[in-house]
Amino acid sequence: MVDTEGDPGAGPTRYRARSARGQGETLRRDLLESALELLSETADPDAVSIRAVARRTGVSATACYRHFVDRDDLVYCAVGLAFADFTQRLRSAVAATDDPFAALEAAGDAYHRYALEQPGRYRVLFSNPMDCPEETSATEEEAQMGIIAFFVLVELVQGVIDAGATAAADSEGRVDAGYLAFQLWSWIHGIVDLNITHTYDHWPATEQTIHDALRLLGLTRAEP
Amino acid sequence: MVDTEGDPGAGPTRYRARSARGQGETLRRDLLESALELLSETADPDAVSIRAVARRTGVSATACYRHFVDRDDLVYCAVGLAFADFTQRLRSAVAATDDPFAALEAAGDAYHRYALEQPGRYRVLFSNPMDCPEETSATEEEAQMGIIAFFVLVELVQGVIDAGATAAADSEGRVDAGYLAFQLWSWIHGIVDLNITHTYDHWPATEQTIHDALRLLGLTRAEP
DNA sequence: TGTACATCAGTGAACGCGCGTTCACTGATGTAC
DNA sequence: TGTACATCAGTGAACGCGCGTTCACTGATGTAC
Repeated sequence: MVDTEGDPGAGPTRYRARSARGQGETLRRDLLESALELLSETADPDAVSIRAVARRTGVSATACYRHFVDRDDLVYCAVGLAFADFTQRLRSAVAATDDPFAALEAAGDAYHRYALEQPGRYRVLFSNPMDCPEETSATEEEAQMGIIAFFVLVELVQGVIDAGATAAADSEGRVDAGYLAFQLWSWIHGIVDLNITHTYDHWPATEQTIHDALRLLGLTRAEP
Repeated sequence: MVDTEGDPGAGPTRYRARSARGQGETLRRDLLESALELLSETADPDAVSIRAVARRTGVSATACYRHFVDRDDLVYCAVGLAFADFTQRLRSAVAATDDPFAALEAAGDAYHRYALEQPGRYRVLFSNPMDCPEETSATEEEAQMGIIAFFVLVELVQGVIDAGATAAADSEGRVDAGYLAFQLWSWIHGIVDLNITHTYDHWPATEQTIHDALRLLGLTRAEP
């Protein structure tokens, strides 16, 4: 029987050779990859079924239970993988420069490019986050990825403050990196989330809105 | 049989008397009300089934087809109702004052209170918006609610600019109400969305973050 | 070198579930004559 | 005033679907003797 794309009840969309003895873990990786594809398409963890993942991988649904405790675990691990990939991208963007201002700018840039290039994945990470299942094969670190990424942002903000940025004070006159990082994250998240969910021809360019966000928060290099 | 809360396969959660002849429309209202409750609980239009709505209303699933073309139509109309309610709240908040600065502040206040008091509904409106079904019994106006609410915001922003606000310029030096409205909406949406989706003990208070957003965008009354 | 056996990497059928939708129907109530 | 009939507001059973999960199994491959 031929692969009937578009008929979800039909056979597998890939045919997968059985792993050699001792190579069982490669199926785990393949399943996570398929799950990531489905997450990108649906943008919703609830919409990814274990059967669909297995189908796409070219394997029976039963096979998933060799590597994951249940459906929630499989999907949760896939989300964790997406998070690791996202964090990695941000780290690379930041690592490319020594200048704190350029680093923060690069992080903002990498953030919005990831969101707009892979909207489904972005939404799964930040807009439709999945609760941690009671039983999971994910590591503690994978489960904490979100808050870790936030602390990286706090450090970047602290970096530009230390480098002499005239950062915006809160309404009580304090300049606080944590507070500024939350405000910056909120703003950028809002911008990309609205762009993804509400298509509208007249939204301003994302690059500009994010640059202005940094500027109005006083996190760009002060101009003379 | 008694109402077995928590067993979704069981009987209705309400018992509903048959409407009198000519009063068929009351079922439509009742169904939409149940759908709204379910939307509030799930925060996800995809998760609301026609059978669950019927069950909660105390009616057979078949009865829904008297008033809606299909499941999507029912849920879409319920979302439209939530939007109308939201817009109404904002309008009341704004109508309470003549001062443009106070009006904008009141709108921001009503916005975040709605979002945090009814997070499920908020997410259905702004974070998980539903595509318009091909066939629907919703009116054109109901379908356009989102963009209408945005134009109201643009007017409010224009109001404070006209009243002499030292509004923030974009990176090309222009002061534009549409641009500022988008930035303000993005920011506030980001703040409330992160608060809803990422529970974390150390987020700053929403009132303060939103007030600062207005202040940094130059949309509050300039202080001497 | 041969062979029995354990292990590994899966498969296929079956279960009960809730779902959206269709179909033929029922019983109360208003209305025409 | 009585009665036949149309209409209205629903019901209940049935359909096929995809789902998560369990169960007993299969067939290839490495290993102990």
